[in-house]
Amino acid sequence: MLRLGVRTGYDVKRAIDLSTRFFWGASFGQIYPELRRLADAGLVEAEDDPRGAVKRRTYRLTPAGKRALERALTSRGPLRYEVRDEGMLRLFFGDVLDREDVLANLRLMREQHEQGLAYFRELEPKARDGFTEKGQVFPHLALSYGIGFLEWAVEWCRETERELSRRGRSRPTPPEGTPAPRRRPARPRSGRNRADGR
Amino acid sequence: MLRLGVRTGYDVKRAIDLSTRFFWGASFGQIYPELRRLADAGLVEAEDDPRGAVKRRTYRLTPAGKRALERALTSRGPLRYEVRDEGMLRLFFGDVLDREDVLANLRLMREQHEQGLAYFRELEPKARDGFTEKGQVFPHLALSYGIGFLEWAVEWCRETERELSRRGRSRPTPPEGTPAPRRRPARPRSGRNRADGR
DNA sequence: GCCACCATGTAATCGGTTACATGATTAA
DNA sequence: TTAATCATGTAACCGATTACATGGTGGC
Repeated sequence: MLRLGVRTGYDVKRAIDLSTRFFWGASFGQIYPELRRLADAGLVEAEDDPRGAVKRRTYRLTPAGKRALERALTSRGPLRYEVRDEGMLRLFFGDVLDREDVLANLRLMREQHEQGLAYFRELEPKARDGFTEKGQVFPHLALSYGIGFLEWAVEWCRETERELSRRGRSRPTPPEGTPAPRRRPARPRSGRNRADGR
Repeated sequence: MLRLGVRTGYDVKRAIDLSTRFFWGASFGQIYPELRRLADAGLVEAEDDPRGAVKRRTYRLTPAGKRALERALTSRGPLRYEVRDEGMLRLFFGDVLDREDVLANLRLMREQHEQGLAYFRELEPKARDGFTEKGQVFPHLALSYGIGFLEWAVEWCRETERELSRRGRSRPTPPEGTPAPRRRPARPRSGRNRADGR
């Protein structure tokens, strides 16, 4: 972010939150100590730059820091890729749940992705003409990826909901070892009663 | 996983590695202590079940454990969703790199996703008729999601590579504050020289 | 006067990985 | 014989979040 012209820890946080957050987030508790460490390592240069009575510390990359960044962005070898997706985890165990519960999870998942999508779309016009400077095209490209993915995911959820609704009232897999799986009594859910008589 | 009939810590690991790993992984260092904790909490029941001279400990859910699982799978409220994607991070900073480096990153990213895709496709026929038992459909559904996503991502990379190759030789954004950005000398890369004269 | 925002930082804790240690069993 | 697989576990560490503490500035 310093490389793109961002200067304070606070600004780094803000920049991340409206750009890379979707695929690489960070918290203050990470950013401030890290800037300190980078300064100790000679990769960034710190300067006190108070605004009135407010202490304020600006950073910029040193030549060594620039080189280190470039190496980090061009090295070969496997790219880190990790996901934690509770929605998918729940779906995976869908055989253990009632069909209604699975559908509720799918809806929850879809709504969450739809919210993300709405947020990204708000961001888009701003991202189109440069992130911190004019002429930048890749932040917008990254955003397009996010939008494209979320559109795909929302559509996947929708289709899966449809598919699951269409299929007959299939019962969940009986638990292993259990002789006769008793239906658990219908729990009242979020204020409204179910239309069907289960 | 215990709920689906898996019984030892070792088996839990294996089950995860060929199913939820893509959206929820775990290591031995997490699994064994966790089984211990769950036993202490009364959510699972442990039993020593040695195979010959090999000590072996099997677990199964207690009724309380089953209830806790069901609660965890049906609670409302936001679903955890986190991604770390180094490929996208690199792409985001593409304005700072040469076009060749960006393309190399896109290829790297695509190849990695293609490998994942190949692996998932191998898994598919097995997943189709039940994961640990017959009649399960959701593990296969989760796999389809993974395949669908990777297909989408691979296609996105391919199109972006094409788009970027088509576009004229646009130079990277000049670094902030620097008066006259000197071109860094072409580093020799992986055995072959560039075709163009940069 | 109040709230939102700018701004920096630390301590406790957490979730998780890596590396290591150990050893039996089975198939090539 | 050797390698892969089954099997359990711990210690060190790491990356990261959460919660807290502090306080100035600008706009309504």
